[in-house]
Amino acid sequence: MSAPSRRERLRTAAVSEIKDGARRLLVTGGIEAVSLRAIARDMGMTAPAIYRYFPSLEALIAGLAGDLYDELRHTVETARDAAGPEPAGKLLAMCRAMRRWAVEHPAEFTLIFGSPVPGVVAFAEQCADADHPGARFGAAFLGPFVALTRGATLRVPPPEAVQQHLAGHLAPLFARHGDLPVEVAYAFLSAWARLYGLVAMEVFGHLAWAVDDPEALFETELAAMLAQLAPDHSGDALPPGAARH
Amino acid sequence: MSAPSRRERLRTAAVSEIKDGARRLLVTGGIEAVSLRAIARDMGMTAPAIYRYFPSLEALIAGLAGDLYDELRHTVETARDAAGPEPAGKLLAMCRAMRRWAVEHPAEFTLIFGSPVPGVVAFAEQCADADHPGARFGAAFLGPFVALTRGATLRVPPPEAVQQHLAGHLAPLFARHGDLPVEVAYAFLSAWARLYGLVAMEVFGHLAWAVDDPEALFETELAAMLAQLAPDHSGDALPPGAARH
DNA sequence: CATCCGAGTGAACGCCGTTTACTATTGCTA
DNA sequence: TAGCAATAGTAAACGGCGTTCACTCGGATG
Repeated sequence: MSAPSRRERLRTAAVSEIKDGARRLLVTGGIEAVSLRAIARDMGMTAPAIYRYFPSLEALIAGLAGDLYDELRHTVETARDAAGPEPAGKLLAMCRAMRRWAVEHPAEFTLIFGSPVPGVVAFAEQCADADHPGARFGAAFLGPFVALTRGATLRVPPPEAVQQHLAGHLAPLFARHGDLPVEVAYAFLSAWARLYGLVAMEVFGHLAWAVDDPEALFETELAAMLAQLAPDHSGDALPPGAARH
Repeated sequence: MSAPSRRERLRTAAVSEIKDGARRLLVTGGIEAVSLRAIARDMGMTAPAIYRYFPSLEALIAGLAGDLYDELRHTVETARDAAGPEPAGKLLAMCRAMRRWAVEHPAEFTLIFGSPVPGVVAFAEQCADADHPGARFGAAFLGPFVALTRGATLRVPPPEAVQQHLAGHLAPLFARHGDLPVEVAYAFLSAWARLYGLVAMEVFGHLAWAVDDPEALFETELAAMLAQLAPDHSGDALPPGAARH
């Protein structure tokens, strides 16, 4: 608990510099441009020196992915805390913050939410349940979500069927949030998948064949989801006359 | 138009063998295991020989991606044609066929629907509007979808706002399907994004933190979407007593 | 029969991750 | 303060990669 020694300061500085270099390469050239040799070159070092700080390139990428998860989560939580007290407004702000971060950082979003990269796979499997940053990120939405749905009647189609078919298969989620009603859990996962699908399709370019400005579709979908969850708050999004640039 | 010469037969056979080898490597080791040298090794050749058939590894991967798009589209269209005449049943069969193909062929799904791979990016941008296999695949769902929504009252929240905010940004979609009402177009894209999001999250492992058996969530979501689109058909999916393994 | 073209090879270049042996420097300790 | 041990870094090497180039050889073509 004492002040870090000089050695440790230099070490953490080097780790940061390596990760910064990796991220710079990720942003400019995609994941395949991230190489130990290129990072070392930018630092004026040789590639094997990096093995003093990371056991492999995959481990480095896994560490970078963890940082990015935390950065995105922090961005979303900041938006949540800056929004008003209404759960609906908080959720809107969080969803918009997530899409904004993804659009502004497509390479980073791709690394943590795209198709699995070898290093990230191991990272994801290693801490699959307890402290996985992805789970913590998703869970950040859970608070405002349950607050929004509390008392409201969810439009969940055939409720008893949902109970019957889904209740037994939410073990990982209930392990962390056991007090969640099944229909709320379903509605949350459904909304989460809709949010993810829309943002991922936009970032990955799978929407260009249909949509000009993905933000318009995103806002429309956001309004639809909110109206479905809490009909009395449906006016919070998409004011009919709002001029969107 | 005449019969292909011997030369051409040998050539197309070689192209097929190369693609088959590439796919085998893709399935067993992921996209990063696909290398010209490995393909050539499996064929008893040397790597430069492949340049007689493809100008680069990226071009080979782009060609493979095109084949996979066609294969998936064929799978979905077969399911559509095998289903009964009801549009709801056709849509259900198509969605299930897509998920099934994705789950059974995760590497292939990742290649065409995951984060962009360099070769696939160029491929996607090259024919972005006219004949892009992805667009043709999405369009295969459009027929049953409009048939289902014809006459039904869509639950699209604030309709005039949807019109106002979205109508101007669907140019790429309307370029191919100009007669689509805006709210139907929105509902289609929304459903498409929900389907994609759920399947992609399952295949990419982004659902493991919450769900045990993704199929249960998928079926629940399918029932919800159908109920939202055509309330009178909501009984077609998830019969309350159905035992789903 | 002569010619040409296409398929394929071998060597090479410059990348890459990773390992090994080695050096220099730092920090702790007797 | 002298000496030791841990640490950071290097150089060289191995195997693999995409790609290019010069070259050979055999079948199709005139």
